[in-house]
Amino acid sequence: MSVTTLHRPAHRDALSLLETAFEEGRMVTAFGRCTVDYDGRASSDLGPGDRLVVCKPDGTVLVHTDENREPVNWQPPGCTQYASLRDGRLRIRSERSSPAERLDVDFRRLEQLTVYEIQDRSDLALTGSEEDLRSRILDEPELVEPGFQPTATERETAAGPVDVFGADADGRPVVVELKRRRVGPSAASQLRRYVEAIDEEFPEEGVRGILVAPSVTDRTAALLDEQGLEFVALSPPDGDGAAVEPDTDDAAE
Amino acid sequence: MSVTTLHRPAHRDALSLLETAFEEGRMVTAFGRCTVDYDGRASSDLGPGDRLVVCKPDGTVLVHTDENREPVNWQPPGCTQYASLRDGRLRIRSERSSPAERLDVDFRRLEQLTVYEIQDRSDLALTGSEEDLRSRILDEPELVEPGFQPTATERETAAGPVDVFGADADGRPVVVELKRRRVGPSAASQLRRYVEAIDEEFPEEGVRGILVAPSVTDRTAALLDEQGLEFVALSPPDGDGAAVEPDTDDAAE
DNA sequence: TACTGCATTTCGTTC
DNA sequence: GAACGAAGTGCAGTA
Repeated sequence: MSVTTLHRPAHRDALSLLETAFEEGRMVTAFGRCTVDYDGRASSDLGPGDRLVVCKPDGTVLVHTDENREPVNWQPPGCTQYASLRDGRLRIRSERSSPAERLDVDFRRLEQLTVYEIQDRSDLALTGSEEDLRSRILDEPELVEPGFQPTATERETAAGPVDVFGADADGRPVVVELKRRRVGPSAASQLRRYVEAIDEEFPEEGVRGILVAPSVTDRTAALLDEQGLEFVALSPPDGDGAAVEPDTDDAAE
Repeated sequence: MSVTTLHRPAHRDALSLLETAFEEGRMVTAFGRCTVDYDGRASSDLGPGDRLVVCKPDGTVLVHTDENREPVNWQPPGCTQYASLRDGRLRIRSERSSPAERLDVDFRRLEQLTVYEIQDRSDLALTGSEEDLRSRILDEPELVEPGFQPTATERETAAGPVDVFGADADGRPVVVELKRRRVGPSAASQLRRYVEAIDEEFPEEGVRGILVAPSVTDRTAALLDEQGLEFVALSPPDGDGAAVEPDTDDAAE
């Protein structure tokens, strides 16, 4: 792991370092007064301002201002970077085809240019996802309701794959739709479509639909009720933020 | 605009600079061998590795590896940052409440620490959005078809708000669904639901549904055709990437 | 490649 | 602050 930094470099020196860095696939950050021009799936122009530009070895480019989590401009992984001198300005260009997209960052003055050498990495272990919620239910089906027996996950239906499919204590088919966080009306529609699809497969068996999520919005609770669907308040394990207070009463009849 | 950089600083010196930077609301980048621990809406742990950490004055924190456009860990705007020494490691902590979230980045060794002073900025002008497409159609309704008269945007229906609503040359109600890019089957379903909803409002009037997008996939064109829906190839202004070739014939009967 | 659905989505607008 | 929907969404998984 090592770092090379140029402080207020002449464009000529910056260009030389950048070209080497892009060739060797190094991570780069550049900070200074620049304009940004983008053309591709959409188009944008950004006037002069101070921004931090990050170029990754995988072809990603990020242009960050002092606000927001999202870069104000970017290029996705897989792009190719070039450095050049244009009109007395240092240009970092990033291009890709399919779709054709081009990003130009023109520096009037470069305050700092840094090239990093990254050695190792370690994998991220994330918990609290929808998949964790599914595992939790497969481990303890009674969290959905006593006597619930899951028989399949991602079971295919005419309306798409159902998160968890099973049967209740009376042997009635049960469709379970999982959401890791508080849900709106779209989840109710989604569940309804699944129930209708399963209903055609098991006519006369009284297919039930249960939405499992930390909570639902008021309108969604009403929708579920109207459509004879049920709700069980449950959060993914460890993702405790949403688990603290299931803030709506359940809509199960 | 100025920059302060420490190269392989002692934790003690880094701590002092960080505390000042957080107090004064400066943008900060830190690079080095670190572990990351996050707990909030979800939870994650990231073992030792070399990462670039960006702290913004608005409370955003980004942890970037050498891959992907998305940070491997982050904290959204509005968080508060703290620096401390823990166990011989330099810790950058970011917290917020509502929802309660915490991010710890512990540096074993700090390769570089930089504090930026950002002076000015300029606004982004983006074109090629769905709203641009809507404006284009309201300006020139004949782009949809000769005689088309828009009467409302975001018109409410039982199935949700319709992008553009109007009437054709024969006075038949027309539902227009806009998409800024090439669309798949889901857009056809969406349009169908709108048409059905409007159809209940205007029975016997032969409501038409038109999908306006740069192009559609083959299967979607077939779906539209089956359901008596129509397609008009049109792109947002300037968003020329998708406009080059409307690559499917239109599905209008 | 196309399509689907999740995401610590983020971000804006509206209520 | 909650809710709703767009995004140059990104991203992983699957057919």
